[in-house]
Amino acid sequence: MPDFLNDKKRYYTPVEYVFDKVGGLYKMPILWRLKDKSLRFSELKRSINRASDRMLSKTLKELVADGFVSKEIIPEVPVKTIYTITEKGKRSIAIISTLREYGFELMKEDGIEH
Amino acid sequence: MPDFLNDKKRYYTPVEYVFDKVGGLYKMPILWRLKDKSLRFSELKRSINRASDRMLSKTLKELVADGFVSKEIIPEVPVKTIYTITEKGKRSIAIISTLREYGFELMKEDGIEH
DNA sequence: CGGGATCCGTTGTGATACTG
DNA sequence: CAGTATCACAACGGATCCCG
Repeated sequence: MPDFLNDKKRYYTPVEYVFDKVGGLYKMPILWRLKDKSLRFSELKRSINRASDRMLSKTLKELVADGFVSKEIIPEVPVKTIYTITEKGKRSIAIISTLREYGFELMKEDGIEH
Repeated sequence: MPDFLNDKKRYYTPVEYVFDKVGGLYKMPILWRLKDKSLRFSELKRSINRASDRMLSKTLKELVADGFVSKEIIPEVPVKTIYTITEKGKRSIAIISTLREYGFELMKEDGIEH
């Protein structure tokens, strides 16, 4: 008895839906970096250098498909791509910011330095 | 180059830390149900019936170990266990509430009925 | 009643090599 | 430069059975 379906996937809570759309290791880091400026693939790669090319590419593709990010291709040689946050993406920033604050709070509570 | 370490795990962002502590399919649903009343294992099980016994047990154990929930065992026959949210657990409720609201907003934006 | 033990499938992520 | 293809692996979650 699912709460609701979308794109053939089952979700039981709205939080589950959020995690599916902007969860995982790289989606929020990407959105966070795009929040006030557009970036190229290689710039994102340098900024989030722990992500492999494959994961960065895959994650960006999902963000574009879900409407959080738009992609512009400039057909020079070599090719340039520019990723820009959308209005929908901007509406996710508040949540990321809140999660970051809670994360710092939790880390302090747990005695973690950073 | 990790941002920080804890319990031999690597975290690169505070959000990652949050996801590790209260992420996954069942932690937030459990905390949400315990926010204003204590519940027994079987009550949680009935309420979150999509979770298997194993996952419910495993998840509760982690929440107890991380200090979000406390556990009381009443040694009758048969045994009773009572799970109660802690102060630390209560501080997570605001985040869950915010995520729920954003989830509903996102679902509406995506044209999902519920 | 409240789990633990075991086994297994799926998914997320990583490493490397390659290409238009 | 911006990816894709391929292979591999560990973590997460599910199913079933068992037990104090």
